[in-house]
Amino acid sequence: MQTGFAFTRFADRLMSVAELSTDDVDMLARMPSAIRHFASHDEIRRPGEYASECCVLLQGYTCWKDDDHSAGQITSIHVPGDVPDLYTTLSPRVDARLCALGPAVVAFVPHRFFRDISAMSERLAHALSLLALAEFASLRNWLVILGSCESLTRAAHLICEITVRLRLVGLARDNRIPSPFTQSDLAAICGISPVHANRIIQDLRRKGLLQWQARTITITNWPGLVRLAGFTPDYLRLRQPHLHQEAHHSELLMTGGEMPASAL
Amino acid sequence: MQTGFAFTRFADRLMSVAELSTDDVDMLARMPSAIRHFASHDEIRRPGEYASECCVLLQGYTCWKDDDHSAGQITSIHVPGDVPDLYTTLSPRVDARLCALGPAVVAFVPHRFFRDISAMSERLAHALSLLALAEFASLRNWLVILGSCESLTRAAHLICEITVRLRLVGLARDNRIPSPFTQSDLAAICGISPVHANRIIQDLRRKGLLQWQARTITITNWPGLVRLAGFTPDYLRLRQPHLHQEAHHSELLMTGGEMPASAL
DNA sequence: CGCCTATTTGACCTTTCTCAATAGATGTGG
DNA sequence: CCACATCTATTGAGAAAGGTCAAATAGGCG
Repeated sequence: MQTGFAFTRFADRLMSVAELSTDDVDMLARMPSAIRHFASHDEIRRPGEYASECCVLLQGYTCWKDDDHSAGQITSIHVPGDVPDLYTTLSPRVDARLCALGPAVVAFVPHRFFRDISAMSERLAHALSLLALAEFASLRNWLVILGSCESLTRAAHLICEITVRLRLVGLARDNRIPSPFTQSDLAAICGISPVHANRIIQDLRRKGLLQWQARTITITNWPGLVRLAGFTPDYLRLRQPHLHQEAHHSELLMTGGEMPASAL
Repeated sequence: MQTGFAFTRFADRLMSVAELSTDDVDMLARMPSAIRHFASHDEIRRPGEYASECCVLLQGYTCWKDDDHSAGQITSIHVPGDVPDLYTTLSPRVDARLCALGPAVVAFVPHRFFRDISAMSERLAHALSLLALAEFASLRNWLVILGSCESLTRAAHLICEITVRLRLVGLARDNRIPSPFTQSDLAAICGISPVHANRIIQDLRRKGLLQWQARTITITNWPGLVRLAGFTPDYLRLRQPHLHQEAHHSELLMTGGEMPASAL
C-alpha cells in the first residue's frame, strides 16, 4: 500500500458509490486532517467515547470489535478510504472498539468538515449517505454469510470482499493483498475458532486457491475462490459507470484479463 | 396487539431513542398513511424496487429476508413502530425482501412526510437519525450473536430482544408475546436448521424458561432467560430518561416487579 | 372428515470446538 | 550474532454442536 495525499483514497471510495464533479473532488482535497500511526491491535476508538472527528483510514486495516459476548467478535473491517465511524457525525457516541489490524495510518477529520461539504454540495451529501448505506448493506451481507455459510465459504468470501474493496481504491491490482493480521483475527471475523481458521486456510491452500506467507495473501485462482465463496459484489452498492451491470461485475471479478464473465 | 392511531406506535418508538416535544408529537400525528394488511410470508417490498414511501409497521412482525445465499437468512425483524425501510428516504432502491412474519398491518407513509418533519423540527430530524443508528447497532449486535453464540443462546437472545422491543411501544406488558411465525422462521433468524430450532425450543421449555403454544410465547422465567441469553439492552441505544442507566435497564428487564437489578 | 402445513422424533453424519502439545517466526537485549 | 521470551501457526485426538434425511404426529381449516 502506498501513501498518497490524505484525501485521495477517500475520494476514490466515494466515487465508487456515487458520481462526483471535479468541484466536489476539489472540496475533498481541502480535507483538514491530523494523521496518526497505530500498531497492530491498537485501540483507535473505545466504547463510550464521544467523537468530534471521523477516522479516515489511509493505510492498513481497521476493524470494529465487540468484547461483550465472550469472544472478541469482529463485526466489520475497513480498508483505506473507509470511514469506520462516519456515523458519529449523526450521534457522537462510540459504542464499540475500533482496532488496527496490523499497522495502520489514520487521518482524523473534524465532523465539521463533513457537515460543511454536505452543506456546500448536494451531490457530496448524497455520496456520504450512500457511503453510510453501503456500510449498512455490507454488514447485512456479512450477517447472511455468518448465518448461512460454513466456515470455508466464510473465509473465502472475506478474502474476495477485501480484494474487491482494495481494488476500488486502486490497491491490490495484482492478486496479492497484504495480510498483516493474524489467523486469530480472521477467526474473529468469521466467527470460528483460531484452530479451525488455520485448518480452513490450509484447505484453501491445498485447493490451490491462495497462498498466505510473509504477511501477504496471494490469490492463485481468483475465479475458483469467487465460485467457492459464491461471491457477488452487488451488496457493495457500487456505482456502475457507463457499463452494463454484468460487464462491470466481470471487470471487478477478473484476475487481470484472463477470465471471462462466464466464470461466475 | 391492539390497534391505535397509525402514528402512536411510531411515536413511542421515536421516543424510546430521543426526547420529543409535544409539538413534535403533534407533527407526527399528522402522518399521512395508506394502510394495508398482509398475510404471513407476504412480500411487502422486493429487491430492485424503488420506494417513494416508507413502511411503518402497525401490527405484527416483518423481517428482511435474503434469498441469495442458499437458505433464506433473515437479517432483522421488526415490531410495531419500526420503519424497516427508513433508509429508502436516502436512497430509494430496495435491496432485500421485506416479508410479513405472521399477519401484519403496515402504514405506507410518503418519503415527503419524513423530509418535511425533518425540515420543521431539528429535534425530529435527530430522532430519525437516532432511529436509523439504532437499527444499525441492532444489526451489529445480532452479527455478534451469530458469530459468537451457540444456538440456544441465539434463540434466547432473540426472544429477549423481541420482548423488550415490544415493551418499548407499550406491548407485551405481561410476559407473553405473540408468535405468529413458525419455528422455521425462527431458524432462519438464528441461522440454524428448522429441526435444530425445534430442539432448542424444547430445551427452553424443558428448562422452564418459556412456553410456546397457540401462537404465543409465554416467558415463565424472565431472569433465567435473560441470564441464559447474556442479554443486555445497551445496544438498543435507548434513551435513559431521568434514570440512572442501571436502574433503567433493570426496569426494562424486570418481569413485573419481582426481580431486583442484581438478577443481571 | 381429509388435506395441508407445522411440529416432533430418531438415526446418522459433518462441521466445528476444545485441549494439549509442537514447531516456527519475530523481536529484544546482551 | 546468539539466546531467550513471546507470539503465531500447526497438528492430533476426542467431544460437542449442529445438519440432513426420513418418518410420525399434531393442528388448523375448508
